[in-house]
Amino acid sequence: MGRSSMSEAENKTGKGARVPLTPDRIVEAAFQVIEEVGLDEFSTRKLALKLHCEAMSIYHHFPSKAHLMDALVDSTLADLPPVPDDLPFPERVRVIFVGFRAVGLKRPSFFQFLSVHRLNTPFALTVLDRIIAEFRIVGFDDRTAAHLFRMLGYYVMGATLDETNGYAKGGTSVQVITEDDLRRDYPNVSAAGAYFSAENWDAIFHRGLNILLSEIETLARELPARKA
Amino acid sequence: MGRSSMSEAENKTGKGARVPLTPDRIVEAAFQVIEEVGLDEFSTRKLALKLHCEAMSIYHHFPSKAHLMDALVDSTLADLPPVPDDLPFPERVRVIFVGFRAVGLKRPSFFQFLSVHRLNTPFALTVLDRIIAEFRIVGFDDRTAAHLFRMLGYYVMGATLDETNGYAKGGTSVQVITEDDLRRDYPNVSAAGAYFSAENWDAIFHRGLNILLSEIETLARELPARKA
DNA sequence: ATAATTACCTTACACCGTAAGGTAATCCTT
DNA sequence: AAGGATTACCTTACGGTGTAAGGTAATTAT
Repeated sequence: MGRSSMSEAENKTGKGARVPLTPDRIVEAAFQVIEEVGLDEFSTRKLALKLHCEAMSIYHHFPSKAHLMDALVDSTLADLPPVPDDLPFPERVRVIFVGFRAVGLKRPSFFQFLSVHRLNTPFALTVLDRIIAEFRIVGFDDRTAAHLFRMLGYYVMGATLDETNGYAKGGTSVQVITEDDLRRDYPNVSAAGAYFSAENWDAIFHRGLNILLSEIETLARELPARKA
Repeated sequence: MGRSSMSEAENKTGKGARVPLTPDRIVEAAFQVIEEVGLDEFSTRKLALKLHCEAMSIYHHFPSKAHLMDALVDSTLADLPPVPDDLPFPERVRVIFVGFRAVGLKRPSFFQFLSVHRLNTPFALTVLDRIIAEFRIVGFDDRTAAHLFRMLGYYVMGATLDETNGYAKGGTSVQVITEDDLRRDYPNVSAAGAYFSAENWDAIFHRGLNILLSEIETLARELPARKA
């Protein structure tokens, strides 16, 4: 009973034309596997399984798993939506960070990787450069631009991380608490907990973002006028 | 030439009285190893090496590595400084979150674990319960308490994570950019980058925290008066 | 002193990332 | 079309991981 699978591409001896491995195919499959099994359980062997190839074949296209993970970071950042040209200042920054949260939520398990890694790749730096440019172009000095950029980054990164932690596979403590225990032993968590569910996330996120952005807008208005 | 080490405790056949393994000793050693080798390289065998015992001996005190990690989370949260009784409302919350950042920065590599795990342990819930209580006790309704708590949490978690990522072992991309490349290809990152170093972190962190806390203070003042 | 219990160790297994080198498919040249 | 070169993929193997199963040594209880 030789293995026969009429679905999907199949390398090795199986019939069906060998679908060539490419960096893009590998990256896409990696995202799938990560979201299916969680970041901790993601391995080159499971990725190979998804790709119907051997683990070491991946190494012809990426010199190491770390290089692959870097490519996933870049691919994630490439998903960021463009900023409309005619959008004015504080809103430009808003759509960038709202977009960042959106791409993060699309891949909760992978975001756990992204959040603990410095965005050091050339492409990531290009993205960061554009964001920081938004602050400098409206007249903020370097120091203030740095502060405001990081401030917003903190908030959005923290928010997205917290939200993705709720969705990502794994990452929960070993002993879990029942609803009854919660009500009895942690009344405040229980009371507020009604507003911790996913349908409240948008409201919470935008509430904080609004606070930070309106402060930034106020600061921008105090800036010496810029030539048009 | 039998191994002889006059330092430290030594189990197994080495002379020197066998220092008994305890959960506390294991936890403390785990923190040390994690900060020495980084979260990814942390293993039960390296932990055993530090404790002069065998890996499996740890399993007598913790049923799994996951249980140990939970204990590390609890131990970290237990380090949070207490809130002085006489401190008024918005400042109470400030010291809690400032304290959270402080304990995070003390163990950068471990914080990478904490940040992607839900604080679900009984002790962690106790801590969270106390924080949320601060909002409810001054009169915020459950929904607002939930919002403000999470908002602040997002910011502080994101800030601490970003700062610890700068210190923690590992977590950088594979190909690193030189200073010259940075100046040429990423002028905005380069300009703002002067204000990204560690000595600027406090200023940035408190700037954002102040913005959020003063908004919260404003909201608190609009609350119907509470009986003393 | 002996039995029971606790604490720790040994061995082994399935899985991980990946170095080294082999084989098969493709392309390039004639 | 044939032969050679190059690329793409696979096989094997190594040292690492968490931990199940069961042994041994130390401590405590009787």
